[in-house]
Amino acid sequence: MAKRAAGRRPGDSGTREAILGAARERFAEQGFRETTMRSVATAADVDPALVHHYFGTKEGLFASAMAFPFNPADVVARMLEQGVDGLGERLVRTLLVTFARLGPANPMIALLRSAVGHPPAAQMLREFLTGAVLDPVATAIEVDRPRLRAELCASQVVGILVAREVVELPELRAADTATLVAAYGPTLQRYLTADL
Amino acid sequence: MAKRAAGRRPGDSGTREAILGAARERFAEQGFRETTMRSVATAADVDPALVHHYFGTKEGLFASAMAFPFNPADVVARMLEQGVDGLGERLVRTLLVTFARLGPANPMIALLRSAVGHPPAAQMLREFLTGAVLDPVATAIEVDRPRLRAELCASQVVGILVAREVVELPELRAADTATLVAAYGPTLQRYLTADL
DNA sequence: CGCAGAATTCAACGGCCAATGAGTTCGGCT
DNA sequence: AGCCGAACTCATTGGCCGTTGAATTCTGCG
Repeated sequence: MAKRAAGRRPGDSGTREAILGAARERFAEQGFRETTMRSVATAADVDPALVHHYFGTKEGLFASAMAFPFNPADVVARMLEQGVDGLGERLVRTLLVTFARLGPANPMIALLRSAVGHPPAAQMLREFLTGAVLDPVATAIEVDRPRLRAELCASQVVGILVAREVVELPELRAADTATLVAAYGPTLQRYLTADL
Repeated sequence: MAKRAAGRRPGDSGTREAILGAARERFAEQGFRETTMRSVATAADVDPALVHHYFGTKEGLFASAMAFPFNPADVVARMLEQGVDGLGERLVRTLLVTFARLGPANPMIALLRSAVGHPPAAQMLREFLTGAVLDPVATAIEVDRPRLRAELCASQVVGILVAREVVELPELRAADTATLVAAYGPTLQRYLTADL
């Protein structure tokens, strides 16, 4: 275990981003409370004190790590532009594609895992869901009880995530995108537009 | 804070059950890792060492606390006896009724919350789901891909729990049983018996 | 070149936790 | 009545964690 000398490194170290990436992965794997500053530091190959130097507190690190590499509201808006026909399918497909793109450093999973047993994270998740997804969807569909419909969709979407990532149900993990879209798309479409 | 004297209490104390009840509530509220032996002991109005006296380790306490006050396999079996017609509705209704009956000391919520960031609990949850619910359901419905269908149902059921208990979506929490059964019943029925 | 400040490490503090072991009081069996 | 074991508490230990402050080395600007 070669200890490194103290002091600044030469060149562009990109350490800050390395820490953020490591933090996102740890939070996504274990949630807020289980993730230790020390484990993030180790994963980023850095001293724990440096994490504090950059982000102040663990809460600060979490807040910084939860930023998406894209704007989720835009993604939702683009889906809504195409009208309400086939919206259910588009929602599922977008979700799955986005997940594949994010890989192991997935803020949504991190938020979801952290929300359990850490109320501030639960509130962040609720606010993200409400502001970026539920509100736009609820105003876009022109039917009765729009908010309840949006939350029904959210419950199925969250269920997909938890079933695959937390409970790790095998056939759901193994299923390909087409199968999942065919299964879940009509469910969401029904929640959005059918009679309840 | 009146310190109690050491030594055995007179009469039937029922302390063991008090500890188990307190543990179930704490685990259901905060999950395994966030729950401390000390908080359980405090909630049961008892010294922390007594919890160890009864259950050995925290894992032991958790295992004991996760026992249901009824046999879930029986409940599932009774639902399956009535055939596959309306099975989706019966599943949702049973789930909701069972939840209302269990109140704040709910092993399913405890298991779900603990599964995040504590792999042994995740495995317990997976084994419970598989053995007590998914396997019986998958063998009872006589269709193609029974296992995938069962897991699709599980994903929606888990989604209901997480959306209401963890994310706390307001309209889902406020909705009455009839509304939820009308919304979710057909979804589950479709997962179980319709073409995919 | 000189210097302010950023990047980085080290060592340490106080806090909380699970677990342990020894000691105290009581119930129940003989 | 006597005693063994169960119920119960107290004090302590060792470990991990978040956070802090000082020390060291490098960069970039004037």
